[in-house]
Amino acid sequence: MGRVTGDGTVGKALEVLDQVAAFGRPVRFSELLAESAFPKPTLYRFVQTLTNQQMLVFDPERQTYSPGVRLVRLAHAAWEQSTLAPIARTHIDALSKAVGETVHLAQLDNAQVLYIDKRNAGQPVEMYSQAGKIGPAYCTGVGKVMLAFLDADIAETVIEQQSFHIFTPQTLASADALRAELGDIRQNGYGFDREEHEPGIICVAMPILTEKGRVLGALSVTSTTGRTNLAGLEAYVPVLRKTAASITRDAQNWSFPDHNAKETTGN
Amino acid sequence: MGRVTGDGTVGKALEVLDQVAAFGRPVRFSELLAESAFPKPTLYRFVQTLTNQQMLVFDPERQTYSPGVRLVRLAHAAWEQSTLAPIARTHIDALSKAVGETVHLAQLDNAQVLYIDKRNAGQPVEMYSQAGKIGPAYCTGVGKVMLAFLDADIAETVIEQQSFHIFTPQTLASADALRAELGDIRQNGYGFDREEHEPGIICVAMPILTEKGRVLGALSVTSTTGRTNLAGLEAYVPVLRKTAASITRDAQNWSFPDHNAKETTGN
DNA sequence: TAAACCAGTTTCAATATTTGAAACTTAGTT
DNA sequence: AACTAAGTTTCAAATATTGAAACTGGTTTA
Repeated sequence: MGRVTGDGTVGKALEVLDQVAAFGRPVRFSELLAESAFPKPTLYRFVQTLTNQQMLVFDPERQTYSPGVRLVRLAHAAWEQSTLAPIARTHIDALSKAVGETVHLAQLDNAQVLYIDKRNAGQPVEMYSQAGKIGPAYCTGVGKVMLAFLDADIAETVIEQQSFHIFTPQTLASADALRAELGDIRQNGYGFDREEHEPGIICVAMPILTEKGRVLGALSVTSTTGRTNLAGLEAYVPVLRKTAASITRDAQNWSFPDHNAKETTGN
Repeated sequence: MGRVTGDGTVGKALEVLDQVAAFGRPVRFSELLAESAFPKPTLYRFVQTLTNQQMLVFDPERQTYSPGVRLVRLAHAAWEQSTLAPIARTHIDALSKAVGETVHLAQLDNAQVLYIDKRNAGQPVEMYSQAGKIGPAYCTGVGKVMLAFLDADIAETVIEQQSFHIFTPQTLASADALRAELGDIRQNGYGFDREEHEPGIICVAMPILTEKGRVLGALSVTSTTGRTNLAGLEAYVPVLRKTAASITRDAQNWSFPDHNAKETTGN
């Protein structure tokens, strides 16, 4: 089964934390135990420790564990210090106002798309509720434009990690189909989501690169097939390009951790 | 002092994580070491482990550590599963639309206010708050209304943990002044922030309670002394009350972890 | 009513991990 | 070339983790 945690006790505890988070709902000890590689008392102590540390919360009534509020506090620091979001903020506000459609800001994280900010269509809803959500890279606009501008060898590693689950008839179903699409995106400088992830949902996406061409993240404007079409979205390309350029400029003296580094794959 | 970590290696590692987050900026190993209780190699290994685990990110150019993106992923699960935010969401949207001012949703977390959601006014007041951000309980509207409806013994514990730092001439400067204010709030059922935290910033706040009277969180409508005054904000009390009641109703069958529990103080 | 069952909890000796003083390696000064 | 500071590695001693087994308390089954 492979999955070796490493990093001693701390790594194992964090693995348990991930497991709880992955459930997506309050979870009983026995449910964790059923799918855990750890023996009962070991898992039990990890869960206790994490609860003590407020990384988990225990509901005594239902006897369930959920991810704890300490994570929300910590994540705020992470969001503010090591994502593009705080720098992109004002530019996204302006973009949102200009296009009147839902705007997303995303980064690449472990071969997946991590949404780090969002502006809803209609009234300006600013928060980080959707921020933190993850999505597939191979069938979202932001995911594809980021892959397209990654260094070839890193891109290849990421492509190999995609699931190619078919969400809609339009979903790209293979690595080869994706590679072809990425070539097109590199030529255009931007990309689309043609209902590849959710039926009726389409978007235009623009990569955010450093001056040297390193991928920092991506922007997108999302709409529905009921309201517009790809040609309609393409009209936003100039303002998207301008927004991405502004973010690049603001980001230039602000050195960033590289989230797409070459991951020590060995053991 | 007193601050005993406990919880073995995992607790110690999380203490280091907190330390990095508390810096509020990318931090060098030597800076951490300077204020750490751990010996050099021990701290070194913790930082390495946390970086491996993506709880920290290392910037090789500047040789600094920051909280890592894994926290953003995990926090999304925490926010969605163990805060009031997902339940309050639609009600806050409606409130925001109705009042046209900045709206906050907060919970109490370790004697501090934790903001868990926010809606900006049409003309955003640039101020100190965001989901995941923490603030003082004794000088914010949401903080005071939550304290006011806590069980007396728990409230007292929380009051004793307040710093009573003076932010403005209006800041309540002592536990006694706060206790008097909490009495008023209990009688009215709601409270104000009278420029106690930031000059020019005022708000009305309403607690969110369960049917049995347990404090779940608080709501507030914030504005500036330039745009309105306390009497003007008081006009929002009925809609705030209605919103809080709706959230209470939706929360009733959705059992919540108690964030204000009596904290096993003894080891 | 007893017996079986299950989820959660505790025990304790064997074992693996963590610990930190000291030494070493870089890279940057003087 | 000698000095300094930041970061990294070593290794035996000290300590914490581990998990089979046994225990508790509650619920279901016979």
